[in-house]
Amino acid sequence: MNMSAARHSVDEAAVPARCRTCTSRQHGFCSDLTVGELHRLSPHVSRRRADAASQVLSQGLANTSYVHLLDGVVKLTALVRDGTEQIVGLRFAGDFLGQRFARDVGFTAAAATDVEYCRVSKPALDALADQSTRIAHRMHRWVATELDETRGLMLALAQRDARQKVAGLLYRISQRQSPAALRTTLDLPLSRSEMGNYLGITVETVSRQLSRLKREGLISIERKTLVTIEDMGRLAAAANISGQ
Amino acid sequence: MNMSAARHSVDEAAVPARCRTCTSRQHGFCSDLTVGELHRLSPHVSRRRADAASQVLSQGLANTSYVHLLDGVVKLTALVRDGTEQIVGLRFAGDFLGQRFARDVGFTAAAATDVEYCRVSKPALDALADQSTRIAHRMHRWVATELDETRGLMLALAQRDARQKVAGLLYRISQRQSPAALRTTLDLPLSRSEMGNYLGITVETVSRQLSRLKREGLISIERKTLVTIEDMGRLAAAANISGQ
DNA sequence: CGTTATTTTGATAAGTGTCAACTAGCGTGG
DNA sequence: CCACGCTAGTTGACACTTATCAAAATAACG
Repeated sequence: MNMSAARHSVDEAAVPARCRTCTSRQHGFCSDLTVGELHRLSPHVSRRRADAASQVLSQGLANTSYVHLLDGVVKLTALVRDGTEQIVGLRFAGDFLGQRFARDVGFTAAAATDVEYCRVSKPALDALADQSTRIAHRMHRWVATELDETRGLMLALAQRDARQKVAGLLYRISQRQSPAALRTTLDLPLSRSEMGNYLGITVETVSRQLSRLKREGLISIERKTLVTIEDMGRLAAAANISGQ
Repeated sequence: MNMSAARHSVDEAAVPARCRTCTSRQHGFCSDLTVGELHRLSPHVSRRRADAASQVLSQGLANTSYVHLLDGVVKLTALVRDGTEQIVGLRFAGDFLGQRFARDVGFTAAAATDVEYCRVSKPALDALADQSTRIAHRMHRWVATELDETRGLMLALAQRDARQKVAGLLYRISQRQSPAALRTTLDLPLSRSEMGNYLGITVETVSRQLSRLKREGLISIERKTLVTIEDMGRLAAAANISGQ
């Protein structure tokens, strides 16, 4: 048996079968777990698929699980006090969802595409975190990262005009789906009205800005939801994302 | 010795002198510490005052301390990539500032009024957190709370018009400074241009909306920065904050 | 192939930004 | 002490952006 290249320990054979071929074992949340931890958590993890539009987490229900998204896109929505539903974020493959200290789930996570994910029992992972500062740190850091992102997004929404908002959203989605590409095609996980909801502008304005970006050659659009970024550089410029 | 009820029991005499009269010992961060922990942390804490406009934390410097704000208001600003300075938040008495996992400080905290605070050595508190899940949880929870607030603010900024933004800012400041009041006078910790910066609108628009709120009798203004909320209910309505 | 929902486009109204003038407050130096 | 200039704030006129209302075009679907 040749395990010499393994960056994990000699026990690699002990990795649960379903994890062995999972890319998240190499890059995602699970890459931060030792084989022992993985094994211990394994009975409390179930791998699942869900069709587009089904709910992965539901606001208001008891907060009993974390979700590790393996494939697809999930949109987070919150029912705000005045009764309207607000889109508060998007999550992609590799992202981890869940709130450590909330009694009830604070937002709904709805599959925007067909998705695959691992459902992790919250008590089980919490117990692990209380025994391993490394895991506790990791979970703490997720929140910190999320806070940074949300802060950035907040500034974006407060300061930018409609064009920058729309361009910025396309840019962010494309960065998550194929980071390095200069030109890429993506299937938008949001309808026009959802985009408007998310960005705080109307459907009509979203549509007009998309048409404008198309007219200017930064993107092209087939079948409404299928968008090709023709010029990533100019798109980033339109989004007013200077560095990065 | 009974440690479970120990928070305010027999050992209370061992509480460091300067903490004994501090309101935060009862309500703030320190109320979550046992007497032993408080004692252990004490040599790594220094109580300080700072004049308005001085910096309490400086973006880019090494991240070596937490700050527990005891009195006054602090404004958080971030230097964004394009060189502009953005106000990203306000912090009030009782709030805790600091980032657990950042190597450098991510934002500048500038005193908006004269302030009093305790500077806590980061290594010392981090060490304590790694030994006590209770403290680690507490620190984790701060970030989670901050994330919730930021998310709410993000929606506010994305969806609300200028009037709602300005009314909402006044409302939030008044809630932090005197929660239960129906009518209260507050000294704005921000200039008009800072308010505009924070809310993503121009100085002129801020000024116009303030004038309008004054004309409509929701507030009155003396000496520019001294604002009296005349009708908290209508102000909340103008901010479009239905419940709460 | 018609029916329905979504998206796009157009015309107009409302809101905000921009530019400019004016006012109030305040410290400085004559 | 007053005049002066400086800064922050307010107000007005106008331009530009976005929302709103309405209608047409396109896609989705039985």
